[in-house]
Amino acid sequence: MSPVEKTRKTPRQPRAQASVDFVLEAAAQVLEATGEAGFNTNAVAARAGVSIGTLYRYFPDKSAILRALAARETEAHRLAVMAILNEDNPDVAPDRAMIRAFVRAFAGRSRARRIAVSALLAEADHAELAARFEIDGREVRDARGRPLSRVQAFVLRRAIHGAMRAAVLEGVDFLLSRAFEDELVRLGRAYLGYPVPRAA
Amino acid sequence: MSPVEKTRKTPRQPRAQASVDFVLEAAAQVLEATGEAGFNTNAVAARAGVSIGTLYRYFPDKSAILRALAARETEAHRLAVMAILNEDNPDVAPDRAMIRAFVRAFAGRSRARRIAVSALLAEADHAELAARFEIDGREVRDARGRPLSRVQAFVLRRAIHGAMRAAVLEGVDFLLSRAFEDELVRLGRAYLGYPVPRAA
Amino acid sequence: MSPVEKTRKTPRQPRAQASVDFVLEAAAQVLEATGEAGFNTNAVAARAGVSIGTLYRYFPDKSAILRALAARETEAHRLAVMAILNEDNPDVAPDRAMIRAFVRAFAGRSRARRIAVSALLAEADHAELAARFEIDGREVRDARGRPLSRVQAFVLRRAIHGAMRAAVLEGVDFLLSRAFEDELVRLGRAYLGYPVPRAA
Amino acid sequence: MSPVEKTRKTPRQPRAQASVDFVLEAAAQVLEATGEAGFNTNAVAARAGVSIGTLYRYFPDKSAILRALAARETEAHRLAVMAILNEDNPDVAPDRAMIRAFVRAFAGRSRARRIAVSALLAEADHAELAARFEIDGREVRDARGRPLSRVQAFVLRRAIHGAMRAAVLEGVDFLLSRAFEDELVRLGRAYLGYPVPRAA
DNA sequence: GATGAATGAGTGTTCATTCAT
DNA sequence: GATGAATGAACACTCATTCAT
Repeated sequence: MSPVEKTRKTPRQPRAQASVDFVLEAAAQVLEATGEAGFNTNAVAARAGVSIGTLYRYFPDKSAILRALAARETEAHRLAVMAILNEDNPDVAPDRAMIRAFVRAFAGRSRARRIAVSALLAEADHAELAARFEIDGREVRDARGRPLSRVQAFVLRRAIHGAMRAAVLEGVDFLLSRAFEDELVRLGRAYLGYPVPRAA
Repeated sequence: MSPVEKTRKTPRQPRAQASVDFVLEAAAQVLEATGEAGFNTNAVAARAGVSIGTLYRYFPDKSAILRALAARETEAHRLAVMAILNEDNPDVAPDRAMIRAFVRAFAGRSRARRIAVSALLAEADHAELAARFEIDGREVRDARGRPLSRVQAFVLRRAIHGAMRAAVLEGVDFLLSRAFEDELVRLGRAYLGYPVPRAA
Repeated sequence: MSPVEKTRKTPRQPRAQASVDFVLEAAAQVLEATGEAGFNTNAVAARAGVSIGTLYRYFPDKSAILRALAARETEAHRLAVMAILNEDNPDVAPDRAMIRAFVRAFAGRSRARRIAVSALLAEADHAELAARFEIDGREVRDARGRPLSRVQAFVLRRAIHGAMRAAVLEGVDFLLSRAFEDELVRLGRAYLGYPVPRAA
Repeated sequence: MSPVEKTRKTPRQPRAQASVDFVLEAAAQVLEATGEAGFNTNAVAARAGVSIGTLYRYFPDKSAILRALAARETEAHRLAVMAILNEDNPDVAPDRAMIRAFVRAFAGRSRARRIAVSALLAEADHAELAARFEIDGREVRDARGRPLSRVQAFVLRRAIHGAMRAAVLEGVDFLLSRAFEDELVRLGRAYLGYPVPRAA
C-alpha cells in the first residue's frame, strides 16, 4: 500500500517523498503532543517544516493525513511484531512471543496511533477496516488440532487484543510486567484447551 | 448520579428538567446520525427543539453535554444489565446471563454511546474512569475457589468486554447469535479453570 | 433628580424603592469587582438578590442602570464634598478644603464611579453632561477681585480636576499625601495671582 | 515601536503590511463612527476590506487591535507635537509651542484616540502605562531654576493635560482659540513662579 | 513546483430582554 | 407583582482550503 492513499500526484522524486514523510512524522508528533484537538493542518505543516501549500500538494485533505498516518502506524506495528516473531528464540513459545510483541509495540507512541486509528474508525466502515488490523494470518488450531471456527477465531483475537488495548488505554502499572504477559498467554491457551499452569 | 454533572443552575421546574432531557436525547441522536464531526451545539439545540441559550443554561459547555450523555448511557446500560441479571431465570448460569445482558445492552444505539464514551476517555484520566465502567462488583473466584488476582480480574473482564466491543464496533453478523454467546462463556470458564464443553 | 431617570413605573412602595437601591448597590459592587466586562444584568440581579424580571421592572434597559448609578455616585460625591466644606473648620482655607474634599471623595470606590461615569460619557452629549459635575457653584475671583472669564474658570477647574483624576487613575502613591494637596492648592492660587509659599 | 505589538507572524510581504494598515485605519474609523459599542471584529474587517481571517492573522485578539491602535495614535500624536516643536519659530516660547502642539494634535480624530486609549487604560496597569503618554522628556525647572519634585512635575503635566483633555471631550467652542492657549500658558507659568501677564 | 497570504463558512458562547406561569 | 426559563441575535475566533505570486 502506498503511504498516501490518494495523492494528487504520486510523488516520484525523492524530495517529494521526503515531504510526505515529514508531514506524516509531524502529524504523529502533533497528535502525540496535543491530541486530536490540536491536530490541524497548519500546525502539521509548520512542524513538518513545509508550507501549507506543499502539504496540500500531497494530501487531498486533512483526513487523508490521518488515514495515511494510520496506515503507516499499523504497518510499523505489523513489522515490529513480525520482527519479534522472527527472532529465532527457542525459549519462547510462539503465542507468548506474539503477545509480548503486541504489548511492546503497543506501548510506544500509543497516543498518536490510537487517535489516528480511532479517527479512521470514526469515518469508515468498520467491517472493512477490521481486516487491516489482523497481523498474524497463520491458522490457529485448538488443543485437539481442529481449526477454529470463524466465531472462535474472532473471540480469541479480540479478547486478547481487547485486554491489551484496555491496559494501554487505562495506563495500568502492570502493562509490561511478566504477570500480565503470563495471564494473556494463559487466557489464550485455556480457551484453546491446552493445559495451563495454575495461576500465580 | 444526576444526569447533569454540573448545571449552572439546578432546574426545579418541570419545564427545565424536560429541557435537559430533550438536549441529551438530541445529543444522542445527533451523534448517532452524524458522528462526532457533526456534533455541534447548534445542531443539538435545534434537534432538541430548544434554543441555544436554553442549552447553555443547563450545560456549561459542549463537552459537558458529552459527559452527561456518557453518564446517562452508562447508567442506562448498567440498569439494563442489572435488569437481565435480576430476572429469575434458573436455566441460565450467572456468567452467561451477564454476557447476554452485556451484548444485548451494547447492541442498541451503540454509536452514540461509543462516541460519548470515547470523548469522555479522550479528555479524562483513564485510570480514574475505568472504575465507572465496572458493572458487576461481585468477586469472581476460579474453579478452585481462589479469588482472582488484580491482573487476572483485569484480564478476564477486559478480554470479554473487548471481544464484545469489537463485535459491536465491527458489526459482525453473529453478534446476537448463540454461538457467539457460547464462545464468550467458554472463554471465561476456560480461563477460570472450569470444565468447558468442547467447542461447537 | 430621581435616582432612576426613567422608570417604567415610578416606585412608591418602600419595597420597590428597596429593590431599586439593591440593584444600584449591586451594580456598583459588580463594577468594582469585575469591571465593565463583567457588568451584565443577570449578575447585577443575582447580586442584588432580585430576579432579572424585577430588575427590568425598574430599569428599562441595561444602560439605565449605569445612568442611575452615575447619578447616584455623582450625587454622593457632591454631598461628601459639601459635608466637608460645611464643617466649620477655620484652620483650613476654603480652596484647600475643597481640594481635600474632592481627593478624599474620589479615592473611595473609585472604580465603580469611574466606570459608571465613563460609560455615561461614552453615550451622551459631553457638553450637556459637563454641568452635572460642577459641584461648587460659587463664583471665584482672582487676587485682584475680578471674576474669572469663562475660559479661565474652565481652565482652573479642569486643571485641578484633571490632576486629581490622573492621580486616582494612575494610582499614584502620593494621592492622599499632604504634598500633593499642597501642590494642588498652590496651582490654584498661583493661577489666580495669590502669593504662594515656595514649593516644599 | 512596531505598529503591531505582537503579530502571530511578522508580515514580510508588502501585501501583509498593507493589511495591517487597513485594519488599523478601519478600526479607527469604526471607533470614530460607532464608538466602542459598535467596535467588533467583523465590522473592522469589513471596513478594512479584509476577511476576518486576515484580521486574525495579524492580531491575536480583539483587544490587540485596540492596543495597536492606541500605540499608533499615541505615536502619531507624539510626532505631531515634535513636528510643531521643531519648527523654528522664534516668536513662540517653548511652553506655548508645546501647548499649541498638544491642543492641535488632540483636536483631530479625538474620539478614536480617546476610546483606544481608554480601552488601553481599562485593561492595563495604570502606573506602567502612564509613562507612555509623556511626550516632553525635558526637565522642567521653576522660576528660581530649581528642578521640580516628582509631585510637582505630575501636577503640572496632568493639570494642563487635564484641561486640554476636558476641552476636547466637552467640545468647548474655545478649543482652538488664542484665549484658551493663553490661559494654559499662564497656568503653567504661574505655577512655576514666572511672572505672568494679567489675564485678558 | 513551492509559498504563505487570504478567505469565509462554521462554531462555541454570552447576555439583554421577554413573557408564561 | 415577582419569577426565572427561554429566546436568539450577536460576536470572537478557528482552521481547512485556495490561489496569486
